[in-house]
Amino acid sequence: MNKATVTSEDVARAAKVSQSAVSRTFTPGASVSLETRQKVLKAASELGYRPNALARAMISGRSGLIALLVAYLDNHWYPVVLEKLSRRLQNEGYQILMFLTDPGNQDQVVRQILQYQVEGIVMASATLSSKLARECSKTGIPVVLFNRYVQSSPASSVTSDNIEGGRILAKFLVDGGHERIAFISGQENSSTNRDREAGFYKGLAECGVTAWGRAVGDNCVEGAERATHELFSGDERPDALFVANDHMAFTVMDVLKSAYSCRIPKDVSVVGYDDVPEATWQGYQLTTISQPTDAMVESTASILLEQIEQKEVKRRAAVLPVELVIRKSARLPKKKN
Amino acid sequence: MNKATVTSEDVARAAKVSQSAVSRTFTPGASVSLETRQKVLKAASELGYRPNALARAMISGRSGLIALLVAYLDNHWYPVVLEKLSRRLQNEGYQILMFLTDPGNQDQVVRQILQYQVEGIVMASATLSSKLARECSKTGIPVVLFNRYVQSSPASSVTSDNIEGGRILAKFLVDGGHERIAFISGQENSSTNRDREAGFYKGLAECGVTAWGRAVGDNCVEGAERATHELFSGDERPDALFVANDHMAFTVMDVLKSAYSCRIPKDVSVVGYDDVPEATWQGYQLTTISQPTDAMVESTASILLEQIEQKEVKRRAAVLPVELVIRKSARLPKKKN
DNA sequence: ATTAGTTTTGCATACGAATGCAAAGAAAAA
DNA sequence: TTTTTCTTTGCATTCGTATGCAAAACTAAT
Repeated sequence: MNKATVTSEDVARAAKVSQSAVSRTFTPGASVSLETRQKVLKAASELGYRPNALARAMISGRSGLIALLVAYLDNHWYPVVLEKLSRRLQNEGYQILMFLTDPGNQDQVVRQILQYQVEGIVMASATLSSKLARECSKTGIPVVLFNRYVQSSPASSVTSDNIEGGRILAKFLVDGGHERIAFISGQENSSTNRDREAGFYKGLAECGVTAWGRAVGDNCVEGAERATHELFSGDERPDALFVANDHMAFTVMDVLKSAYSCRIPKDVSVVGYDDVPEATWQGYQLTTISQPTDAMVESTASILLEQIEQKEVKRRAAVLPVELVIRKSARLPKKKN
Repeated sequence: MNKATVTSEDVARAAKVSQSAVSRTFTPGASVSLETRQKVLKAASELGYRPNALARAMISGRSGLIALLVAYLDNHWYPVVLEKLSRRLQNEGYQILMFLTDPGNQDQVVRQILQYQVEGIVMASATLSSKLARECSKTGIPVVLFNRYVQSSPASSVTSDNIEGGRILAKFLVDGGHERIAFISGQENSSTNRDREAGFYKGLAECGVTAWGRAVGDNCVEGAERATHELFSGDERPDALFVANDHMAFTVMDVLKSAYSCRIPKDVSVVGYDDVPEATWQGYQLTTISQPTDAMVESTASILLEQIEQKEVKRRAAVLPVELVIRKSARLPKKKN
């Protein structure tokens, strides 16, 4: 039958010292004699004392909280990111306040978050309105956009080089001798998707080729199915597809096989983007662009932490290099390089 | 150039009312006249006031925080759960404090969590030592174990009927005419795995059959590969496999196809457990047991919320019914039922 | 033994909002 | 108009911890 909550004063009383002494015992680097410290620790453990992080946050002005916003987890790259990022920040002594946002309510959610005095915000697969981003930067709370960016926003961002990734894939497909190359987009308004597409067209153009077609997959299973049908229902069909992310690419491949009896890569080549774990699966063996997940996470964490420590929020934008991972879902280039 | 943080007193001053009035304006159901409320709201929005949730939590004793512990996210059922559960709790007005635990540090992590005065704890794919569970229940913080349970612990739990699921699969395989039925386990010390295996053997026994073999997959890709080789390296091979979860089943199927040229289900039947999204993929079409994810999430949320509101923590254990989902990875029973 | 120097300690206050209580104000009843 | 009842309001206190400051205790030096 413990009292609901044991406070530092309870411990102080038990250890026959002042409340300050207790506080000092639990504050690294504070001035306490060995003797008092031991009395305090003994009493604390006997009573089951646990410092109240909220009270500490109030007085010290440091909550130790970092907000992590995610919009959806069905693209399996995000759980991977989530896991790595959380671990990284936890190791640094921060706690993660996680939010799943809907496309509509992000600003509202961020307002709620701010009430919790978070020291920083990471937005992955979610975008902050630039108005609210400004609101944050005014408050001095650093915001890092993960895998997306907003030109007009004061928020920092970490992305992979989506333009270059798109370009690499374009060259790869052209070199593979494909003649009718199509693109299936994700969410059209996301910076990531725009860049991948832009880089792709740029790459095609550099080879003197133009895209054969384009459809919108909208990052979901239904959208990807629809987009595939759209591109394959006519008389002429594409012989290569760049799908804006692996998540949709798997669905696309399934549709190609089951509804159009296509052999991959014999009849159609398919390439994706992200290099999620499933890309290695036997049934798919997806040629794709690998994002430097670890580096992106590391960069996000260090930008955020730096800005938190230094109390100075200046925008930084990290763009990390990508890499082509060749598996078996696309025809290989014939000619030697 | 805003002051770092706007307090209720700043608003009070601007609106020419007392701090109490401001507080009351933001407290649903408190006594404020329309006139004051409007003055306050006006001043608040002009100053960009946001109530400090930490201060509120301190005085009201309600942090609005719920801790969610997860050990890993590579089994894709967990991201799904994570997403649903978070959304559900957010809708109820709670914020999610997320932790990724390592097998070793769970107790330590929970201690940290408790410092943040969370009102409840959900443990998914992570287990609390019964000592610490008792510590929580003493503090009056409800704990719900998701998809696992610990007999000796005062924590509530929500699971699906793993025993019955195992039994159903056993019968299904026996009815399918299989004669050498083997099991690949997940983490052997998890309650979920134990129950699935126990139910499976029970089901076999009821049909007068004994398991042909058994190997440990340990919930990871490497483990699953190893286990498969273990069972298939001999002269005689199993003709049916129950893999303790879908996540490993995919890997197992890949190994069977590539290393042993097995046709599924012609040469070997494979069944899994969880019904993750990938189970529908063309390359796998996995016959599996579907866990009632929505119901489990709902049950978890309602148990937790009830205990939080009622301040009374009595152990509850919900076991929800499962369902066989027949796809194409296993031979179908011949005879009519 | 006295003084100067250093470390340890406790007091008191602060952080920002919520709330019991009593005073003030408004509305209703007399 | 006076009394009664109900609603609003502000004062003062509270939550649990951290910290500046001055007093106290101890150490070192003379």
